[in-house]
Amino acid sequence: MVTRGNVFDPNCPTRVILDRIGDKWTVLAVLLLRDGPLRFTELRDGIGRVAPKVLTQTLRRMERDGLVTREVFAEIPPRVVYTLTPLGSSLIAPISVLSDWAEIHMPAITTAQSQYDAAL
Amino acid sequence: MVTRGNVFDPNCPTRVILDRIGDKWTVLAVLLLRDGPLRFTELRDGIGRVAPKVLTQTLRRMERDGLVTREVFAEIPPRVVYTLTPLGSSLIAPISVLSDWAEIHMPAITTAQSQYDAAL
DNA sequence: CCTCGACAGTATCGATTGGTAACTGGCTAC
DNA sequence: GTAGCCAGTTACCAATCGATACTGTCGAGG
Repeated sequence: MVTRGNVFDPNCPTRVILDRIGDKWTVLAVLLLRDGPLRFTELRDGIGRVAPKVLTQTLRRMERDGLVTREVFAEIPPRVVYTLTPLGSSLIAPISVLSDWAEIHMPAITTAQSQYDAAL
Repeated sequence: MVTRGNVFDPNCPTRVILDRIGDKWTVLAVLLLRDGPLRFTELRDGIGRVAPKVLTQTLRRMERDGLVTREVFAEIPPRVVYTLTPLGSSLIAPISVLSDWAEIHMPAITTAQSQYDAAL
C-alpha cells in the first residue's frame, strides 16, 4: 500500500495539484520546456498571447511546486532561464496525452458545439 | 496527414478545449461517470464540495462539448441522469493518467512547496 | 548627445469569471 | 403543518484574468 492522495477528498492537496497541472498556461509551458530550457521571452513568444504578469505568476507557481527551476544570470540585459525538474519532466507524458487528445478530438467537439447551439 | 489542431496557435480551438478538459470539476465529473451514469446529486456528493450552480455550469458545458448526455425524466421528484458519451469516455484514459500523477506525486509537491516557502 | 530597443519583469485598471448563500416548485414523509 | 428531497436558478460578491503602460540598465545607431 503506497501513500497516495485521493482526488475525491475535498481536503486532499491532490485537488489543488490537479487544478494546477490542468492550468492552461502550465500545460503549455511544460510542453514548450520539453525540448530544453527556455528564457522568459522565449516562453512568452512560444505561448503566443499571454500577459507577462500571468506568465510570471504561472512560472512562480511552477517553481514553488518543484516543476521548474529558475536561474537568474546577473547580466545586462538580464537573463533568466527556466528548466524542467525531474518532477516537471514526469509531467510531460500525461500532459502530452492530454494535448494529443485535444488536438485529435477538436473537430468532434466543435461539431458537437454547433449542433448544441443550433438546437436552441 | 490528419487534420489536427495545434495548441500553440492562440486562435486554435484546441486552446479552449485544453482549458475545458483541464477544468477541475470536469476532470472529477469524468472520473465519477467512469463507472456508469449518475444523477445530479450523486455527482455533487461524489465531488464533495461544489456549489450547485458551478456543477450545473460544468455539466452544461460538457453537454455542449459532446462529453455527456443529459436525460431528464419528467417525474416527481425530478430525475436527471448524466451519461458519458463515447467522446467523453475517450477522455477517461488521459484524465486517469493525470489524476494518478497528481495522487502519486502529491508528497513530492508538498515538500517542494514547504522548502520554497521556508527559503523566503 | 540622445533616443531607441532588449530583457524580465512590475503596476494599474477594468472585465470576466468563480464561488457563496438563499430561493423555487411540487411532492412526500413525519 | 412543516420539514425535506430534487435539480436546479437568482442575486450578489470576491478573486482572478488580461491588456496596457511602466521600470532599470545597458549597448547600438544617428
